[in-house]
Amino acid sequence: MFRRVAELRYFVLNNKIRLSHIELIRSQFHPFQKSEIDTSVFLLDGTVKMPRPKRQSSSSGKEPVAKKAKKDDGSGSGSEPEKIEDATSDNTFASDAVNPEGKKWNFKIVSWNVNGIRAWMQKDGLDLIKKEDPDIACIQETKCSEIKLPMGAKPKGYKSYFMSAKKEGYAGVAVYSKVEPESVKYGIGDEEHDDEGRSITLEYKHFYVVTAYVPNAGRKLVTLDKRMDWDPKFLKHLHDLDALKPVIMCGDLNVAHLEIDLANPKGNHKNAGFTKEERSGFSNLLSAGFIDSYRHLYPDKTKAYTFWTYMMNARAKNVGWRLDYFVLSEKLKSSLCDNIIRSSVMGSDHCPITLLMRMGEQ
Amino acid sequence: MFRRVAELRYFVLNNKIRLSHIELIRSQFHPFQKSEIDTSVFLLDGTVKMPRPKRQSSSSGKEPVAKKAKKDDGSGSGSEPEKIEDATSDNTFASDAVNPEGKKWNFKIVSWNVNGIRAWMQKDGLDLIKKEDPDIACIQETKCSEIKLPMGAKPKGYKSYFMSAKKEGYAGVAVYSKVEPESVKYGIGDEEHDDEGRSITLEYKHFYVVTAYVPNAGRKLVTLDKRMDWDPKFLKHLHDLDALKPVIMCGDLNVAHLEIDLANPKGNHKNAGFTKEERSGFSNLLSAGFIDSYRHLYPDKTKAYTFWTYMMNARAKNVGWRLDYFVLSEKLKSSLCDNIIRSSVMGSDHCPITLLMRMGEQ
DNA sequence: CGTATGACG
DNA sequence: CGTCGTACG
Repeated sequence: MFRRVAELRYFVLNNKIRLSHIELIRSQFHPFQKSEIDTSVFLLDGTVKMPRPKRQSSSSGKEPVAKKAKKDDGSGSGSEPEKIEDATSDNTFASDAVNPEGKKWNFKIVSWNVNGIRAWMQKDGLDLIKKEDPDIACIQETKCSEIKLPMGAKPKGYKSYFMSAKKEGYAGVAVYSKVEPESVKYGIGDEEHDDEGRSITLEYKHFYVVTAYVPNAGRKLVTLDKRMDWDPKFLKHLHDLDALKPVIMCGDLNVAHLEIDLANPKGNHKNAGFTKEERSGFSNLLSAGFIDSYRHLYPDKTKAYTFWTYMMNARAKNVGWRLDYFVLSEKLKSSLCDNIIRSSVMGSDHCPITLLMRMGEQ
Repeated sequence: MFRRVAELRYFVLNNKIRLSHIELIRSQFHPFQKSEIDTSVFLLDGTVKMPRPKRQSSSSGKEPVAKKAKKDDGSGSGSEPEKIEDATSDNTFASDAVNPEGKKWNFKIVSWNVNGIRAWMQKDGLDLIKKEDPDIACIQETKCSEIKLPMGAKPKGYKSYFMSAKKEGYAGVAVYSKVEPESVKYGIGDEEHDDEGRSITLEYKHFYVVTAYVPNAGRKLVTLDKRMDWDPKFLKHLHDLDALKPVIMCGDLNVAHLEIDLANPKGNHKNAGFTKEERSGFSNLLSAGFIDSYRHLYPDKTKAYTFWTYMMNARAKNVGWRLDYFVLSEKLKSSLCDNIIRSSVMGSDHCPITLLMRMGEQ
């Protein structure tokens, strides 16, 4: 019925072929994503058949990559064997990071602005999170009401918590947690902001986890007012929590704090994400007893960004912004092991960030 | 700076790779389109570079296809020479059709519902028209205000006439004419319909050419009223013209006249395009002194369609409708040489149709 | 399924 | 540039 005419790995998005031969994929995608790419079959009617009989196989991550890639549906002619041996080991996300006392991390949390959970899942973003295997994963900009979530958006092994905006396809956050929290609070207690699905607070035995998608000040700063209304309210929310238990806050804070936190500070003082108002909002957070974990660990690290506009090939040129943060109660400083910016991980205009902590003994 | 990793012909649309190796292209595309397909270079940043230094070369059509395809930008490594010899000659559109008196055609007109002129031009639809080289080309559903027309939408060698709907991205027709008409009339003299950019009338020395994009009756026939309001008004327009000079009308009439004109007549009696109201509208046209040129020439021809829904792989299965017509004044019957349905020509959910006439001596 | 909008970023 | 929503077909 159909004839195999090409043996390619591919990835199409917005009218562009994003990758073709496995060599190219390797140069672009994170090792764990590479392992998920399938053999494509080009049908004579012009469509492409993706032989993915089972995508749910939550393999423990020990299967050689090349083996998977060699899979063949047997209906093609002229297929060639996979020639490239993939040397990827499955320890890509391994880390021996330790806290200031030298004890190894025992708790991992990931934060990622996914820019649309549905598009992101098509790009195997969630699989990547499964591979990273965090205790908690917080995602922002789901742009999806809970009813429209695709199959598999609530992965096994995690409790899932979604908060969507009233407006369809706008904002929205979610949290995946291996351990069921003692309580979950949606929003920050402000009706206007909470209608936009911007924050979830999870209470655990010894700490809180808060994720946030902070309002964007908008082109020409049309929504700077909304943003500046958010900042003190959110700070109060964190402050109130901090009085009870230490807080791990993460998410897309939609601000680059200092000049070091974006590629082009000079040109952006009047643009959303780098106005003095937004920057001082972040400074207020730090003055109130919190730390920017990445900058705490890497005070002088330059060119460390978590967001690149899709325009002007910004990511390839690393013209980016650090907009995604882990912000910790100061008393958690002694538990901090590492904060990793996974800038090579694709799937969104933001990359994920990972926090490694030594919990339980502070 | 970049490395050639694959030597492919390709075509991406709506997140699908539409073709890959030249073999596949051949099976899908019209010979003249095939000759326009370029060598693609996959860049390491994930984008695809299309080495098309000059697209405007209005070659006389004598250059061998394989030669063009062999073009190389010289910056890649591991590129392979073009292995496939393309036997396509450039007489694809040649015809020796004659009129009833045995005289060969001397006038060609093409009609095509392009389903969005911008998308269609990306698919090299206009180049195909240039290759067919008609005296007049009429296109429907441009879905584009004149200000937003892409570069090259007004090809050299033709006078261009556009009529857009007031509503952005909706309906709209255009005509390309080698010979400048004596007069051009936009619309049919009805304000409501004319606001939707549905018809242009061109007056030539010995005849009129009218193109039309007839209102679709809509899902669940929600706009059947509008459609049935159109039919008599349009017929009057044609009738008035016919009293002065013979008329060649063409376009998407949004009706399959008889059961033979669609693949599934039984299931569509209550659907837009095959209701008794719409069908009798067409019958009225024929009763008023006009002929359906295709059915006149091929009264028993089955499976001859000009439209296939994009859904359900209808085109591959030839589950289509004949919605596009040349309708001629009866006195032009003796000038009619042929009416060709170019069902293999891609670029829209409709295919183009071609009328060949022997003009000037009736 | 696919081409257009427009909002948002 | 890209992900949503919508209308239209």
